[in-house]
Amino acid sequence: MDTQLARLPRTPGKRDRTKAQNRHTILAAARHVFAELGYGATTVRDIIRATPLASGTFYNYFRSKEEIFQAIQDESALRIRPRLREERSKAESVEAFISGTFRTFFEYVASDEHSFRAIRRNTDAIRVRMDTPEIIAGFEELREDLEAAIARGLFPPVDADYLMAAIVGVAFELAERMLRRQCGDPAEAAAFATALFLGGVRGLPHLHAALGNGDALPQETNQDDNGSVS
Amino acid sequence: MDTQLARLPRTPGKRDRTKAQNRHTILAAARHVFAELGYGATTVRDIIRATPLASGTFYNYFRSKEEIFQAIQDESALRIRPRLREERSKAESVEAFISGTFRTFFEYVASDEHSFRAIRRNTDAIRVRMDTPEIIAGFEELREDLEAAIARGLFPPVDADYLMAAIVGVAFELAERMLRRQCGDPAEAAAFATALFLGGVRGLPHLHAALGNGDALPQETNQDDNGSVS
DNA sequence: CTGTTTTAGTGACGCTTCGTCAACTTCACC
DNA sequence: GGTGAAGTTGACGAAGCGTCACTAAAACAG
Repeated sequence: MDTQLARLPRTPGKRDRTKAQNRHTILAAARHVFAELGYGATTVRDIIRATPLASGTFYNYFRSKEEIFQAIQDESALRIRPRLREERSKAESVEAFISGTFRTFFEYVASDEHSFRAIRRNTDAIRVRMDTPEIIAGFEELREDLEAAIARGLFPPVDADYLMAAIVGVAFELAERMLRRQCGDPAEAAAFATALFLGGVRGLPHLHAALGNGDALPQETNQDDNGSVS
Repeated sequence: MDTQLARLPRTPGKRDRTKAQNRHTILAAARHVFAELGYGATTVRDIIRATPLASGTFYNYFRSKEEIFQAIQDESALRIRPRLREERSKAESVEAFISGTFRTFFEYVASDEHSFRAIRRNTDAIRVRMDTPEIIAGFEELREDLEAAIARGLFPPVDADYLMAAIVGVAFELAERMLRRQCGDPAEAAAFATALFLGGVRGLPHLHAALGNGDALPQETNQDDNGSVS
C-alpha cells in the first residue's frame, strides 16, 4: 500500500514522492493538533490548516478524522507488536513470558511517550481510548501466544481469553499511571505487573515507608524473579 | 443543584415537575440514540429529534453532547460506588476485599448491561472509553480503601496507586469480555479476577478441556475461596 | 380573580464544519 | 512538445452548532 513498485524498483518518481510527502505532512500535523487540542476538539479543518494543503486534499489520504487517528495508533501498534511476539516466543517459563511482555510494553510506552500522550490528551478530565483493528489484532496475538504456551505446558490450562484481557487491562492502566508520575519508571511498572501475575497481591514488591501517601514515589524491596507468596 | 427546597419541601410545583420530566426525557432519548448510532456518530440534533422538544431546550439541561454522555455514565457510577465501598469496608481479609470488589462490579455490569453496552457501542471496531469525574472519583475511593487496608495490616505495604490501577484495568477489560460471551457469567469473571489477584496465574481456575479454542465457554475446577498456588 | 413577575420552551439565525466535485495544474510517457 | 492520467484546489450545498429575542405559562401578590 506504500510504494507502487509495479514498474521499476528505483526512481520512485516525483508523483510518488510528493504523495508520500503529503501523507507524512498530514500525519505530522494531525499528531501535533491532536496533542494540542485533544481528539474530541480537533476538526479535519484544524489539521489541514496546520498544513500548506487544501481541504480537499485531506480526503485523498484519509476518509475522516477517525481514520487518521486510527492510522496514528496503528503505526504504534505495528511498531511494538513484533517486539512483543519475539519476546514471548523465546520465553521458556511463565516468568519470562509475563515479565518479557510487560517490560517490552512499558519500555515502548515510555520511549514513545509523545505519541501515547498525544493519543490520550483530551479536554477536561475525559479520557478517550480507542481500540483500532491493528491494536485488536495485537490482543489476539497475545491470546494465541497464551494458548500456544498452554499447549506447550508452560502455563496451566486456564481461560486464555480472560487472561489476555487481564494482561491488556493491567498493561494499559499501569502505563497511564506510569506516565502520570513525574518519575515513572518502566522497569518499576513491569516489576509490579509481573509480580502481580506471578504471585498475586501477596507477591507484590513491598514499599519501605510513606504509607498513606498515594502519589509518593515508591521504593520497593527487591524480591528477585520469583513471585513467592508470603 | 437538583430540587430547590428553599421554600416548601412538599408540592414540587408544576414547573419543577416538567423540569425533571424533560431532563428524564432527554436522558432516555440520549441513551437510546447513543446505543443506536454510537457516541461518535450521534449529534445533539439526533437526540432532540428523538424527543418532542425543541433544539434550544436541550441546552437548558446540558451544555453539549459530551456533557450528557458524562451524565449517563455518572448515573451508573453513582449507583455502584456505594455498593463497592460497603463491600470493601466490611472486608476482614484480602480475599474478602478482592473478591467482594470484583463480584459486586461484575454483577452490576451484568445487571446494567444495557447502559454498559450503550456506552461502549461505536462505529466499526472502535471502542471509546471515557472516564468522567465521577468515575475517576470511584477510582480514588478504591485507592483510599486500599491505603486504609494497608494501614490496618490487611494488605502488605504495596504501591496502592498501581494496585488500584491494576484492579481497575482488569475489572473493565474482563467486563468487556464477559459481555461479549453469549453466556458470560459475572460469578465466573469474578472468580477469575479474584484468583488472579490472590495467587497469580498459577492460582487461576483450570479448564477441563477444550484447549486451543479461545472462544469456548470455560468450565473451571472450583478451587474454593482460597487462591492457593500449585 | 386579575395583574405582574419570573421562568423555561421555541425555532430561526449566523457561523462553522462536513464531504464532494468540476476545473485546473502537474507529471509521466510517447 | 503533445496527450492522458493523477492529484490538487477551493467553492458549494448540506448539516450541525450554540445563541437569543420572543412567547407561553406558571408562580406569586394583592
